[in-house]
Amino acid sequence: MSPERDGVDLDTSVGYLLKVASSALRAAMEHALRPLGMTVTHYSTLELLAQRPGLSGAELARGTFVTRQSMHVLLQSLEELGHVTRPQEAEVGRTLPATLTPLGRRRLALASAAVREVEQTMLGGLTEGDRVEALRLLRSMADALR
Amino acid sequence: MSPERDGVDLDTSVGYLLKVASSALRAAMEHALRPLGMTVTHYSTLELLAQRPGLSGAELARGTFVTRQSMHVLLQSLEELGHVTRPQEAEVGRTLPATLTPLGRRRLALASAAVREVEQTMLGGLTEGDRVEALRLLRSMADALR
DNA sequence: CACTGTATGTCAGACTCCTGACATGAGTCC
DNA sequence: GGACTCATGTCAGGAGTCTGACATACAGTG
Repeated sequence: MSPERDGVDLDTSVGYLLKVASSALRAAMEHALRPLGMTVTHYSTLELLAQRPGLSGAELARGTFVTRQSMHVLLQSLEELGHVTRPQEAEVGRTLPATLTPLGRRRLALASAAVREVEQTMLGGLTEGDRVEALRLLRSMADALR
Repeated sequence: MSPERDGVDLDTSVGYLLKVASSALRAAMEHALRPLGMTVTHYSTLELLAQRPGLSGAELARGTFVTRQSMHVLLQSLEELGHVTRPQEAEVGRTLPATLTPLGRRRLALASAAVREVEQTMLGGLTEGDRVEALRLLRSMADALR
């Protein structure tokens, strides 16, 4: 049954299951956001911007786990869509603080509801205690990797 | 402190922390595998193939969460590197079972050790009970999303 | 047997995201 | 004040992955 080789057993590897769960979540989010005409990357940026208004492109990039070059083009499309606005020039330094437009806020509200529903589905088999425990464990893992 | 808007609170969102932990793990794996000249995708394929020898390209694709088109080109490069072999033509149907070569097995052994070290680091702050609990919670989440 | 459905391997094009590079602005140390 | 370091925004090019499409092979159904 169990493999004799000195490798990683997929079924008992936290790392692999982390990948499995994360991939399943992303796929479910894509499926839920598609009818709204929004991608996961767009949603992630808008959500982060809603919680931390005025974030710069580089800061948004770090928060959504993409490079600042990718966030650069992402913000351009979000500005074209009228979801986000940025000042023409920086007041101090080079940082251009981004903020949600009213339209962006409305679109985000719809997307956020859809994503919340996905998350509820994901947590369906867990108790409230499990949920708290999951937060603790995931935080510990992320912190341990710096 | 806590945002008034009816959105998702990032710090208490299991979904967001799942993404955080997963991204941190992938970055750590990339960093650990780079000195060995191996990418995370290559490693994942080899590891899966070691546990389930004879898997077809389509099956490998599903197990590593890429499309079978991507796995197709991936297998081509792994064959060029001499890590993997596939028969010229299928015995039955169209499936071409892939297997590790001795070289592929040796390269995987090194990579597997490096990745195991990363996973140990990730689990550094957790007890053995925590580890078992993490497996249960992650499995539940993945299953709930189908 | 023919027909339908499903799964595979493969090719082509498009898209996303990344790596590399450059210029600019702010802070630090001498 | 000048040199160094760091962070940011931006542009160009490339590597990896995806979507779309096609041909083929098997299983099930009438």
